[in-house]
Amino acid sequence: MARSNPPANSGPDAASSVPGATVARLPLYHQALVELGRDGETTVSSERLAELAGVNAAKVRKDLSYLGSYGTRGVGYDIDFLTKQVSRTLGLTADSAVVIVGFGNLGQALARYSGFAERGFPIAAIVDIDQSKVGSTIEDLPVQHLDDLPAIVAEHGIAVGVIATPLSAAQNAADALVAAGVQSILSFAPSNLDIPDSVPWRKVDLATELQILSFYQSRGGTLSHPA
Amino acid sequence: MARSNPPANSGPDAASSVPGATVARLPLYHQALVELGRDGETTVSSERLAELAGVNAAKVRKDLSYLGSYGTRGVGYDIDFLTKQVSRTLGLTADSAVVIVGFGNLGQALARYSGFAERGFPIAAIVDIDQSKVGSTIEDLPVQHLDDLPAIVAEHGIAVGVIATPLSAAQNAADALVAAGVQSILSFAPSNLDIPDSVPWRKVDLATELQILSFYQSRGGTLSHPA
DNA sequence: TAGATTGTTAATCGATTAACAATC
DNA sequence: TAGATTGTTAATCGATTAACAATC
Repeated sequence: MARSNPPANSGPDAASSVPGATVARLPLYHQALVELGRDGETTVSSERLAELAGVNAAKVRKDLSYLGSYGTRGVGYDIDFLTKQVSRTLGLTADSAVVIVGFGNLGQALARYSGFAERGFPIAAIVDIDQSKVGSTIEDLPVQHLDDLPAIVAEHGIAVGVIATPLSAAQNAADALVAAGVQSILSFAPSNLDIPDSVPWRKVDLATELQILSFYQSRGGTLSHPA
Repeated sequence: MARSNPPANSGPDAASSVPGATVARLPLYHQALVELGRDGETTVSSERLAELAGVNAAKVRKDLSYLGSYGTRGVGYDIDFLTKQVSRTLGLTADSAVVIVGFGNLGQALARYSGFAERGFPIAAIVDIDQSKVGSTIEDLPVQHLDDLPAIVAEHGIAVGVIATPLSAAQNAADALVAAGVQSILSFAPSNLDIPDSVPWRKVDLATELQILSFYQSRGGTLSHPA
């Protein structure tokens, strides 16, 4: 654990193990740092960063310590430098193209949503299994057929697949994305998926979020912001 | 901790403390149970439920034990009965009306998305602060003004506010929702919000999900499905 | 009875936090 | 030097899991 100033491992970092809970918070810090940078700030303390991220200061320091020793005692963290380190740790060094699978309600909604592109995840393609939907366009993007996924992924260098199909089609979509060679998958279907260990994936279920809130709401709201 | 068979507390349950990690998984079990019910199954083992939810069987039994002693040794869990218990614990006994704040890209997307209503959270109203947007309709719903929120919430008995504004307007939206009397808040803005402890809230940031995936992707994908 | 499966225990593991020495 | 703030330690807390007695 001995770590001197910046000697050997200031480069791509002594990678390996960042705890899962820390990884999940790095995007929070990243977001706060970007905002501070926009505001013209140059340094930030763990105290301030914690306030912006909605966590406690000890946690911020502990989390950041997994990336390296990038603060200055008595001063704080250099915002530009730390932003770069967090970006690098998260692998956000370049944009990652996204393909949306499923041109139903949710797929169309996501296609119109500009939030992905704004944060470095441009939507490069949309596919559906339904021939009657293929050929229509949305936001200048043509809807293509699921069968063409391997070619589409290769052509655009697509890294991420987003599953926006009905529940019944989600596993098939996952299989197609894996076969086409995407490197990770985000699913909006409320079911578990069978995906090889080599492809990290996550699930976002909007109704689940509301159901969790429902629990805390029904208990008089003693606990705020249950993470 | 002593809990005998079903004597005193089989009713609204010895409420109090269900661990946060368990609460976050109850919607997973709920979803799996609903699907099993649709398939005509009548009982399920912790093993099978675990498989469907993507967790391990010991965790399922431990989680369910916080709700009460609702299984039968040697047999498993009655699906109908357990579904009701999980619903009751989550406070899903009746539909909860939702208001969407922000009629931009994301707000319109959510308004078109039917997934909320299908899971018991019908969208009852949409508001925006921009007068030029007020009066348009989407999916038969009129866009109303943010200033009318208190009346709208009261009239429709709205329980949940969904923040779909730009980052810069999110805190103002939160303040308005709290003042209007919603009971919980789901925010899509990638920032921390200052909300009283009496109103539970959660944040869903789609780009954050992709950034977390980016980390695991860049590490060779050793870890699958990082929760 | 034999087989199956729960509910609970206890060990382990990982995450959180306060505190403080190091050091700018 | 005095004040501020990091990086790390160590204690605590909560979550996970295997194992198994209880019991259908």
